[in-house]
Amino acid sequence: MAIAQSPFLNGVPELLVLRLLRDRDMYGYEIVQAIRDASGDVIGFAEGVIYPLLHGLERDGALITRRQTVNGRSRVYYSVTSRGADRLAALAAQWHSLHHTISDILAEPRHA
Amino acid sequence: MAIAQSPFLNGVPELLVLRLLRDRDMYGYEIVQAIRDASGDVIGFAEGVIYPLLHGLERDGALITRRQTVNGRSRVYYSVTSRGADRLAALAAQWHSLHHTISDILAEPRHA
DNA sequence: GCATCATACCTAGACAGCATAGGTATCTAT
DNA sequence: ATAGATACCTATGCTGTCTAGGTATGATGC
Repeated sequence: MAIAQSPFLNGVPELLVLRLLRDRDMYGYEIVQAIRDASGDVIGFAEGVIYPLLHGLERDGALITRRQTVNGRSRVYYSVTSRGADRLAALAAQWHSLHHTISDILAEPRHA
Repeated sequence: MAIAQSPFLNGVPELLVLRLLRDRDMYGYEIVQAIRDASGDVIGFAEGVIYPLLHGLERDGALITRRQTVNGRSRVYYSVTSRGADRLAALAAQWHSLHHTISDILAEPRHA
């Protein structure tokens, strides 16, 4: 039961999708569950979030697709392109920078 | 020159405002700059973000205001209520949880 | 045989929240 | 006198998530 209507999630779907796909090609439905699994049910994005995101990333050239039928079911596998890898690197760097900054402010016993 | 149009900022204005106000009362214009300063210019929310947020937090009972005129200029100082303190604690906990989860996924060399 | 659930894809519309771009007024410095 | 910093404010746009649907196949249970 992942957090619903949570703040702090802006941009996170894209970051996680790119990160998971960097390890191996996956299809949409699989990604939805992989995010739940990898996050220990802390984060859970519905299909209505993931599918449009995948389409957008494909349109932008960050992902490419390959269709494959398994057990009579058609799957759409996504692979990260070099452009997608760049995007992931940029997003991850930004994430770390922001996290570091925010955690500092939260922790700070106020210097001055 | 803070990051512009950045992802990952959802909910962050509220978190930072509550955190800064916990240390001492501040007025809106001061908060805008305090966020820039405290973040070393990494994060910068315009007044159009902060003022409506302050009004909403006051409406929700998380903040209370006090008017004060300094050098002929009227300032509106904000203080955190106990309700606001609870809210800050909840947001901070959620932030840490999400950060921890996401950083794990980003770092993970993929277990299985 | 039939209903139900998991699989696998998709879209439309609502909603929230940050970004931009204004606007007013006072004080200070050039 | 003009410009810039101070100090407040609102309206509109935009992006992105959330909800809630919809289609279709395969497997499971009765």
